Amino acid sequence: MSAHEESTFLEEYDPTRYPRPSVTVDLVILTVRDAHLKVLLVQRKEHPYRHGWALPGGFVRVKEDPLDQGESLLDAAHRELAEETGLPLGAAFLEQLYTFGKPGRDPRTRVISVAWYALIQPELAPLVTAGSDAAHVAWYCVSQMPAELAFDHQLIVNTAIERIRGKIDYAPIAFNLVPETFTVAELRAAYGAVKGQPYDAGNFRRRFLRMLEDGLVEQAPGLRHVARKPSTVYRFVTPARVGEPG
Amino acid sequence: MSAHEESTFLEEYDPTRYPRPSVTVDLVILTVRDAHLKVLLVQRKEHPYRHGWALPGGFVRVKEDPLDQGESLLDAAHRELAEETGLPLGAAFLEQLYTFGKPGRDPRTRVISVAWYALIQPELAPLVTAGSDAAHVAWYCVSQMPAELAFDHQLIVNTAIERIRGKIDYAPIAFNLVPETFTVAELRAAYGAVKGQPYDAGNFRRRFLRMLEDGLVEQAPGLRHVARKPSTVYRFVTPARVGEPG
DNA sequence: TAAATAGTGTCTATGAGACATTATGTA
DNA sequence: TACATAATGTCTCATAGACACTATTTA
Repeated sequence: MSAHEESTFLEEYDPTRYPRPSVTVDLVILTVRDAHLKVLLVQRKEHPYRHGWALPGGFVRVKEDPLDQGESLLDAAHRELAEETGLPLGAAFLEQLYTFGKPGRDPRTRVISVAWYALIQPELAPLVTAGSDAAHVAWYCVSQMPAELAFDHQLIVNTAIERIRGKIDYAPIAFNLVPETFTVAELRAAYGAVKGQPYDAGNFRRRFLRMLEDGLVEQAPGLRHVARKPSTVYRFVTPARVGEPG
Repeated sequence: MSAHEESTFLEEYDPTRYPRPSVTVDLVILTVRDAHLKVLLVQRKEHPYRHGWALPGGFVRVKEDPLDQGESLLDAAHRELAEETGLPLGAAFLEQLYTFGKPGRDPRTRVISVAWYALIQPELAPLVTAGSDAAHVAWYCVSQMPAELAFDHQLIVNTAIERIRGKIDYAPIAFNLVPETFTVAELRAAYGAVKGQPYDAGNFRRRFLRMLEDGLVEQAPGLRHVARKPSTVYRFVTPARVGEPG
């Protein structure tokens, strides 16, 4: 049987007769506090990796009914995000990251995980723990995480950090890591937290002024009084993008 | 039952008791010929979308045995690539694109597709058809594809094109779209094919000289005699990267 | 020798990085 | 008034884009 005949052969058969993997969504939920990038971890209550720290996540809800095949991957990610954080649906920037499916990554059965990352505004971050009192959840500095995360979750976190570090320079994702209204210094701190090193104040302001000219941000009423001299506050104009290709 | 209790509840149960989706890999196999970006499509022989054009792909091979859970997603993509093109394993640049899982995208059952894109050197592209004589396969210009592709494959193709258009400016992926040794003009044509518009010859050469200085490319022996004046040929130094995060 | 492409050079605009300087409101 | 931070300005360097120009080999 040639290679091609074999692939055709597979298609002719009812796929339900072949073993299927479990599919989960795992979430790398990030925020910025005190100029540090933090990730939300949950402590597992069951084996495997009992008491170990892991990313929040869960199974994608699938149905056999051809007319209702269950929830989409994006819906599953949104649902898990709401369930694990207690935050309302759509409160965060959410984007698909990568799909991890190495055999053996879950010792129980074959599990393929569609990983997503979410960016949470620092105002909302403190509310997270309250929403899920039953389990241990905690914000960890990405540079001070537990030595070993469950499954391949350390790899997933690293992949997420790599992604946003690359993306922050050309996409307006940092606005999901500052309050609704923010100062230039606050936005600069968010950029620095993501990059892992501070930005020059002067150069960053120049870059910010271009955003102003481009209509990406606008001045907001009032002033922020944290330093000796109060600073202008701004807000993001374009709504946070949440979605999938197409 | 709170939202969080529910997600814990799910984890406590044997996941095999819940419906699982089928998982496939779909491939956007691209090459450049005559300064045009081409995608490999296969004509389906079975319903649904019988006789319709689709991306090559197939089911990920999963096993129940905890000690052998089947092939990885990357392996599945490599295997499908070899099966559908007849090319040897590892002959192409292969990278994960995005995972598509909208309910209803396959009318038969819930199918989640991990999409990959592959870049094939133009030397190898003509060999592809020969390897799979049983089915119709064809290279289509991405701007002249059949009006309707099967499933959501048009969306997948568009996502792939968008990805490489963005990536070609900062990652050395174009070397997978030219022959082993190439002229500056050939590389420029590959860039132009991906971008959908030609690059300025002078500016591109300057950019190319930086690649030379950086040691990314080196001169190769011989000359290419296609024009009146023969041109220097070069080759890529760093081997093509094929892999996954971690 | 003419044609066609290889290859070089120039001018300008833009943005990043490093760093100095001024301005301002509050303790 | 002193101080800390806001806000502005300056210099240099790297790169992109547009485009003019020269060089070389073969038909």
